[in-house]
Amino acid sequence: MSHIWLMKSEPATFSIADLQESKITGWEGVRNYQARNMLRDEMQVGDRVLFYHSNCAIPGIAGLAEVVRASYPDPTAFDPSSPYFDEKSDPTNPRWYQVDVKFIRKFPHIITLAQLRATFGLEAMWVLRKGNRLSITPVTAKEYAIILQLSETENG
DNA sequence: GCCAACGTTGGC
DNA sequence: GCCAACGTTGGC
Repeated sequence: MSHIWLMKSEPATFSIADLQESKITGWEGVRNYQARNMLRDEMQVGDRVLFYHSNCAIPGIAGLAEVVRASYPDPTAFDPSSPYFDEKSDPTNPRWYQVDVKFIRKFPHIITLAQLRATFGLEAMWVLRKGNRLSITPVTAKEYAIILQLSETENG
């Protein structure tokens, strides 16, 4: 049973254009246990990913990606030169994991957070909940279908 | 830059 | 186990 996810990234750090260029990336730097658990225990090869731009001028869904490698230990946790270094993570018992994600496509227009909030049928989306800070959240098939529809509409 | 919301840490 | 203090996230 495959899943659909929304994954946040700050475009100043890594944007949909960066993913388009690199084609595949290791989704490194997840340092939240709830997000880690979903990433480590539930994400599977073939899962679809909505790529979300956060903490920027126009927050919203920027494109689509796909999980191409299931979870494995996040090497940046063991790299003292990485901003994601965690001295308490033991290589023999890794604390943090990542998956590999592949670019599918960039939407012609960002589906903005404001637009998501205004769309009937998306009221229960995890990312729209007040105070939500999780960088990885599940998306239902219905929500995904609505968002794909939105991505195809003009001036979306 | 502000600040609400949330997660983590650490003293007790 | 409680909870205050602190750090981070992320929209605005």
